[in-house]
Amino acid sequence: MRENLTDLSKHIKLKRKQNKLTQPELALKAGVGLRFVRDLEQGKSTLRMDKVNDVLRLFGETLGPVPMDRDKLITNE
Amino acid sequence: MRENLTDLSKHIKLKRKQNKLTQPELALKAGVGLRFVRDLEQGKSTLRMDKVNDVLRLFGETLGPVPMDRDKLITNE
DNA sequence: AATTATTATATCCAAAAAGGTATAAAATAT
DNA sequence: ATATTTTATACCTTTTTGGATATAATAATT
Repeated sequence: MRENLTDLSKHIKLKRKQNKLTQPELALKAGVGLRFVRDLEQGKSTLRMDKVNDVLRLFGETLGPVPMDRDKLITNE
Repeated sequence: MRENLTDLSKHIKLKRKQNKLTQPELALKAGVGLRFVRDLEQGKSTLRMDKVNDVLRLFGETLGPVPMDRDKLITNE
């Protein structure tokens, strides 16, 4: 699959660890498939927003617009 | 379709207006379909993250985890 | 080192997203 | 009020996600 870890994927993995959960446990609690949790932590970019939110909700979070890192900003045109 | 407007959908619409763009123009610049922009602004929750990011990028933003509104928090089950 | 637990990769497939396009509705302008 | 621009809804097709499951690889524990 070869996906790069992202800020989001690392964030999720960290939160999961902090809550002492395994991937199967997280999947169960969030009501998503194990496959999904794995894709998420591997940084897959094409995931469905609602599923990601199902997971983030466990941590009191949700997906929202945040400013991009300046080093990734594309200047006009 | 009957989708509820969300914080994100309202945010996108506002940003688009601020940048004086129509939906077709935004779709073109973002490289997504017009249908997608419409679903996005109508608050469809099952959209793909990468496509949403294609749009947000135009505004120097990206999807990231943000704290949930406290009134939506589910207390520890 | 060997066993066990956890995580990563792969295949199959039903369900659904996204694009294109057409038309209706709503908003804006003249 | 009418015309024009913009936005919303609906249908159809193609592509892809996500779940389930099996197996391989890695990490952790004893």
